Amino acid sequence: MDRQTKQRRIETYRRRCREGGLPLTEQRMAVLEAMLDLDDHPTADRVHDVVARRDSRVSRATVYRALESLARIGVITKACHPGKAVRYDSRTETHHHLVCLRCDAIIDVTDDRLDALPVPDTSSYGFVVSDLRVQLRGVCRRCRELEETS
Amino acid sequence: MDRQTKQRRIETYRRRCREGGLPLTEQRMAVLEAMLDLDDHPTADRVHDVVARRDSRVSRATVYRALESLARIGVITKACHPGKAVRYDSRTETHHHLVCLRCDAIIDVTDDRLDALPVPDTSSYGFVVSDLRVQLRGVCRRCRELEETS
DNA sequence: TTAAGTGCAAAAGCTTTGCGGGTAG
DNA sequence: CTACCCGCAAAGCTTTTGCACTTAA
Repeated sequence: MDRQTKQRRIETYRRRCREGGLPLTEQRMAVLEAMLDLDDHPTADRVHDVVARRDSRVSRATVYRALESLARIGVITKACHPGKAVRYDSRTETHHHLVCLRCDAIIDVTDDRLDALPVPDTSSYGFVVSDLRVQLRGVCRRCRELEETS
Repeated sequence: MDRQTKQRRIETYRRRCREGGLPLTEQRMAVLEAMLDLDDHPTADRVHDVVARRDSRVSRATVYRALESLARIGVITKACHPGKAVRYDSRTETHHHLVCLRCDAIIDVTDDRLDALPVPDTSSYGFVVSDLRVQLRGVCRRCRELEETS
């Protein structure tokens, strides 16, 4: 992510915190920065690795709590995936994912036709939809190559 | 799921096992039956609860292993979701999900327009898509009602 | 000042694995 | 017979929590 975009995202975060009356701490800022630097839908643990490399005093619990609160105020999102550890996504606008069913990799993909998809009426379920996302499930390049050589 | 459909699914399973050279054990059969009876995308632990209620000798490890092998041969699938425990889906044909971002509930939804969506070309990613699924993320009826009363 | 966040360590929840024994084919 | 599966228990990984202390506003 380029420097300017990153700066803008951080400003958004500051503003949301002021609005919500949340103290803006160094640790949460570090977690947000790590998320913006990582563009591969990391687990909480991987975010902790990155944060701890820059400041080894930040605890794992703080990273878990920070990611949860960032997601709650909508500065980051949780990604849908078939695996066992929660995956966070620094992008909040609508976009779509390639999901590898072998290695659980998540790859961003944009497609005008997918973006133009109308949200179906789900009122009969009593369900209020906030966002529509398409998942293209399959096998990524690396996993296919690994299978070929075996 | 009606009796006839269930019987058909079990036959499919027997056939796939014969084809793949996998022994067909009582325990795996019990896990498959539990999945077919549960229609709410359960976690492995919930499947174990159901299986154990019918035969308390079936261990948790066996249920985890059985679900994994059923998914590997394609008799069930893993569902994409934002939570922390793996969720299994007894449906294997393409369908779509409402995903509650509050309680992680997953609700099946079918929509002709969504089903008709063409799979975008992902060859530039080296990614081979096996299936396209739409997730409508939002808040389910129960969670909205809970929020209103609080 | 004070409400909220933090670090630590322990607990809790989810999943895998090693191993001796069992079973389908 | 033989490869694969099972139950058990232990280990491993992921996430949450209680508590005393710190900090942003």
